[in-house]
Amino acid sequence: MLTERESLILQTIIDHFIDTARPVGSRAISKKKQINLSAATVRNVMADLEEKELLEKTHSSSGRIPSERGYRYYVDHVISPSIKQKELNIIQNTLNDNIIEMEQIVQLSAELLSQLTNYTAIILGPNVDEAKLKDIQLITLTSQTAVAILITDTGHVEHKSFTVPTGVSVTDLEKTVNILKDRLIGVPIMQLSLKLETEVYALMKKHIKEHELIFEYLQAVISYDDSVKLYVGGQTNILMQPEFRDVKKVYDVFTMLENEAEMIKLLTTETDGLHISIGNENNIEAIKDFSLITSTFRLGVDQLGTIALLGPTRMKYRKVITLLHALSREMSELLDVSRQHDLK
Amino acid sequence: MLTERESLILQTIIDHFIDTARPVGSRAISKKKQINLSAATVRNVMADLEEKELLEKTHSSSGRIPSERGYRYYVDHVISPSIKQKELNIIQNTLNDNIIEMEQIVQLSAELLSQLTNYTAIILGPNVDEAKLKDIQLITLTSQTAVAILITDTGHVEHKSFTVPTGVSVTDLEKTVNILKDRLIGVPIMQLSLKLETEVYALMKKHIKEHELIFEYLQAVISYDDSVKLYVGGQTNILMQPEFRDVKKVYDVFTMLENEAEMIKLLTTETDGLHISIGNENNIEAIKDFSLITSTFRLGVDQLGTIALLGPTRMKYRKVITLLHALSREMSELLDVSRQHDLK
DNA sequence: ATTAGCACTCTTCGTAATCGAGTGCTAACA
DNA sequence: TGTTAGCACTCGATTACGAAGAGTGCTAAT
Repeated sequence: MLTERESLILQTIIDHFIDTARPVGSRAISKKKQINLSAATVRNVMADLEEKELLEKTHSSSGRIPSERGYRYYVDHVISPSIKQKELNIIQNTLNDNIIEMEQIVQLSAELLSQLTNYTAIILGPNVDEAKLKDIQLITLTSQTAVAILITDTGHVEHKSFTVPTGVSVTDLEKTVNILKDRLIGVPIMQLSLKLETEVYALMKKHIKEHELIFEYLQAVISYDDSVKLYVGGQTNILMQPEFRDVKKVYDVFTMLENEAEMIKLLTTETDGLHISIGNENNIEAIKDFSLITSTFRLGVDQLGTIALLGPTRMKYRKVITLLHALSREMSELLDVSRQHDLK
Repeated sequence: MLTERESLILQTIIDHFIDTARPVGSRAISKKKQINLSAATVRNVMADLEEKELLEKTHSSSGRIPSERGYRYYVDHVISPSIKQKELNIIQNTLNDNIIEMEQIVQLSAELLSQLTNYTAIILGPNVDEAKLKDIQLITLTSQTAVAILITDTGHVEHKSFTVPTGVSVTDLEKTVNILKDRLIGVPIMQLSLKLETEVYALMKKHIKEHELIFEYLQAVISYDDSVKLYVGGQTNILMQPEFRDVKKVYDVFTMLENEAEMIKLLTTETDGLHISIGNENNIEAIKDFSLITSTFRLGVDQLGTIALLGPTRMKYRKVITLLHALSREMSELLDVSRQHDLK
């Protein structure tokens, strides 16, 4: 455990380092108004904090920088969240201004978040695997082309346009759609393919002439490509951080951000609430110099989305945490209210 | 005009520079097998080419690098396109493998292109302003929520989910949808808002009780947010180029790429075919060290999309040009075939 | 017309010297 | 006993300088 004074000095050092991104010397700390100690005394405390592995030196006679453990202590013990009314207003205005539309809210939030913080925002939409198919529509555009639309009970819409295979009649198509509506509505998205191959196929074989031809297309059409959606906002902000002047590091991070599969794995979580991982706590080489702060939001009763911020370990934790907190609550509320009435 | 020999040497220099990204010396050129001249002779030619402003020096005793005019000459006179069969196969396989779906094709193409070239691909989908509304669907999810779906005759699908205002009855909604279908189907997207405010509003006032309440929502629901869609693939590739080791430059470019409005302006074109702009020819500060190669593709009869590659002025023009050519033709074909049957 | 030769230019790289921010330690002080 | 002033020391950053090397332009010879 740290003494009052140690804690204060640790906090002051980290705050200062977060601002300047350079090693902090004893004199700079001693000059702060909240510190009434000489540089020499501060130096002694700093040495103690280094012994406790909360601070580090970049070389033997340099100032101190926070270690990962230092940040960890800082976020666990030192920070007291306090959201600025102004920012809360921005959030609420931006989100309420618009029609309620999940995709839009999520995308808007990502942009908003990255703008307010100057870090990179990542938002993972809720998994739709468990949503159930609500409706199927087939709309013919020309005699040769049509578009199929799938709607889930959570309001997700997926659509695919396709060429109608030659030799397939309109009545065949209509019959097919009827079978699909009859058999697939109410079925969870995840089980669509399975049902298609068994029940639907059997019925088609029985009632439809060109069933082979049509079925081939169906498999491609009746499928959700991505069961989750990923939004990234403000990647560019990474380039503004002085610690990432090295293009190599940036390259690694950007490559990771482009890799949807990995990002989804990284952000998918079962536990509710806010979570911070600092530097190597991420267990990912590419972001070993980053902190990732994640928070969850709810859509409806059991759909969980993740909203995250990626920035340097030297991050404005105080601001970021409160902001994430507020935003994820705001989002849950917005997305929930619009749907919960019917949950009776 | 250049002599045969000057042209050959210019080409050789540019090819070499494109490979190495460093100033080219006379000895290196003289050693190439297609050149049977001594270094001294090459030097004389180089001096001539410099006088014609096709080459530059980085300092008084350095090797030469191509000037923008040099590249311009190179692409205008020197290059003879020749697509590699292998690459053509990759393109065709990748694109034909899938179900025909405009958005998918476009996105896939952007990724493919950036992978094949290691530059940044940008694709601008066709403008849907002139497409006509084909159908409107309203699907209620719960008693409080619904999703509206708009489909154009070009196969674009737009959807918005929203909360049903309290006090609005189901019959009111149904009546509204009927009015919408009756009045809006067949109307060009661009004129939707206008029609809504005049004809539809008048009818609603007449027949529907809570018309004020509903109409407010309608305006938000019946609207296309983006009339064009922009896809960027392989931004990260910019980071691999040695000339962009400076983060500042990268920042400027990325910021530009994030600015959709500017990108759309940059890529929107009325003229068909392939276009190259080198360095400052772009008239954009952020990409004054880049070349932008654009090509168009057609979707249906008069919808024009743009497919572009952004890379350093030192670009593999030969490869890129042929690739773009092939891909845009391939895309046009794919997107066209699926729709043109009905154009009778 | 071409080329060998050479003086000259400018960058790059390594080494050394200097500067300064900051530390750790010791001794004095309250 | 906790705090502070003082000082020697460390190490990165900056500057200066010389040597090496790549490359040019020019001249004179072929």
